[in-house]
Parts: sequence; structure tokens; C-alpha cells
Amino acid sequence: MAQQDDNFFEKVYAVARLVPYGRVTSYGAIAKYLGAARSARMVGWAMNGSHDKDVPAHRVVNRVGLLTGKHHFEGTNLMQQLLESEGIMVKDNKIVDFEKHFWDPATELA
DNA sequence: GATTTGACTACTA
DNA sequence: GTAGTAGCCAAAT
Repeated sequence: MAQQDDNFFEKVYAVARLVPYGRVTSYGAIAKYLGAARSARMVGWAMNGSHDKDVPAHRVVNRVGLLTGKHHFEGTNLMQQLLESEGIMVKDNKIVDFEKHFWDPATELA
């Protein structure tokens, strides 16, 4: 059985896992890649269950690179710590040079 | 089956 | 420039 999973959630997880080390993406970018560009919220929703999956949700931020979902992590700085651990600079819960670290699946994966 | 919610995004005041 | 509201879509209650 292919693990493609037709579920919207699984698609989000799949893309999130494809995010390369030291890169980040936005909910809208993933949503767009899934064909639901206007369902950026769905991506975040899917992330709610990402804890059961090995999904690097810390690499997924909002369109401005703000760590909006950090509240959903265990610690208050866990998300930032993970990002900094990958060489990404985080300032005030926001990714520095977000554009440089931005990884768009629709562009990178095409 | 209808209502609420939700880790977003964009527009408008 | 900041703040608030509206629009989207899909899942959970």
C-alpha cells in the first residue's frame, strides 16, 4: 500500500518532512503546493496532529517567518532552539532573513 | 447535520 | 504604521 495518504493532513506532513535542513516554509506555501492555497489554516490545523508524526513543525511558520506555532511546542523556546540549531537566526520569535531561509515546495519541488 | 474552531492571509479603517 | 475584520477551507464537537 502506498503511503501517499489521500488525507489532507498526511499531505501536509509529507511536505513538512521534505523541508531540507536549515530551511523553513510557510503555511500558505504548503497549502498552495497541496492545491489549497487558501487553506493555509488547514495546514496549521494539520500540524495539530503533527505531534503524532515525525514532522518538523518548527520549520513551518507563518508568511512573515513568525513562530506563531511556538505556543504549541512543549517549551516556550523549543521551536526557536530547533531553528537556531539548524543555523537559522531567530529574533523575537521571528526568523531573521526569512526570505533566505524560505523554502517553497511549489518552487523547489515543482 | 449545523456550529465552532483554528499553528493563516489579505484587505480595510 | 497599527489594529481590526473578513474570507477560506476542512476537521472536531
